[in-house]
Amino acid sequence: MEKKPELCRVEDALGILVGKWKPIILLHLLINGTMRFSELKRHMPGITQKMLTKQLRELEEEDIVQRVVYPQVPPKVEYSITEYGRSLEPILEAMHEWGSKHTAHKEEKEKRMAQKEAN
Amino acid sequence: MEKKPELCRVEDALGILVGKWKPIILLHLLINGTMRFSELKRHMPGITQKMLTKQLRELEEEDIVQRVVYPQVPPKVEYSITEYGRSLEPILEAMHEWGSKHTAHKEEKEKRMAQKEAN
DNA sequence: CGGCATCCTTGATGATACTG
DNA sequence: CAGTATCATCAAGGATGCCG
Repeated sequence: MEKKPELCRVEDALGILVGKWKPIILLHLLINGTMRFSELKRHMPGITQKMLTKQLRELEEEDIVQRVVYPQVPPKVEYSITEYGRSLEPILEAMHEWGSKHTAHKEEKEKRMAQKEAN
Repeated sequence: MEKKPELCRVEDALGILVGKWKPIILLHLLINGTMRFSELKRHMPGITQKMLTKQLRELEEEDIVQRVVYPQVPPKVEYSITEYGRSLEPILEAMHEWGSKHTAHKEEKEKRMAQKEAN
């Protein structure tokens, strides 16, 4: 661990992952490989086109995802993770694992609280 | 990697780390061990008392940090990472490392862009 | 199909002042 | 010292409609 918090680069990674839908977008692309815009949208109930577009553009800007437009009618746009983007996978995995444990941790805690209530 | 993005727990970890100051607070506590409120504040130029209090309370709520109040005048409150909170360390470290590489990656990219401009 | 433009709501953060 | 309270600001996210 870096001994000078001022030089912390955690924010940089955080900045990439933050966004209500970014992690899930990345997971979909990691699992399915290349996906079309509409396909991606179909897998994410609740997301609006605007948000999906925006988050994808931001990820593209950071070279995490690649956007390929096929000049045809109707339009076809495919998204995929870049080689560089794959370097995020270990972090996503670590966070997922930690998150799973944390969910269990919270449930135990709530159980203890409820027990306390009963007394 | 979990094959069902719907079951993704990345957000849970993300939720803990997100907050303009949380990562840096955690880094300070990880490095220095126990710290007083004012000491923490002194190490983070720019943070307001309100924000520091709020973020610390949120971290406390999740059992990531421990808050110990000494009933005396003037008040003395010490913060430290919990055993549980330490389980976040690998993630912070991974993000820091990735962030450092990403910074380099972006600089290279900008250099290429500037080169292009020149032509 | 895959967007973009607009308008709007809300939560996160900040500035400032006051207090046990 | 370590907060709380109040007010102000601002960007993220959402709803909706139009377009090549």
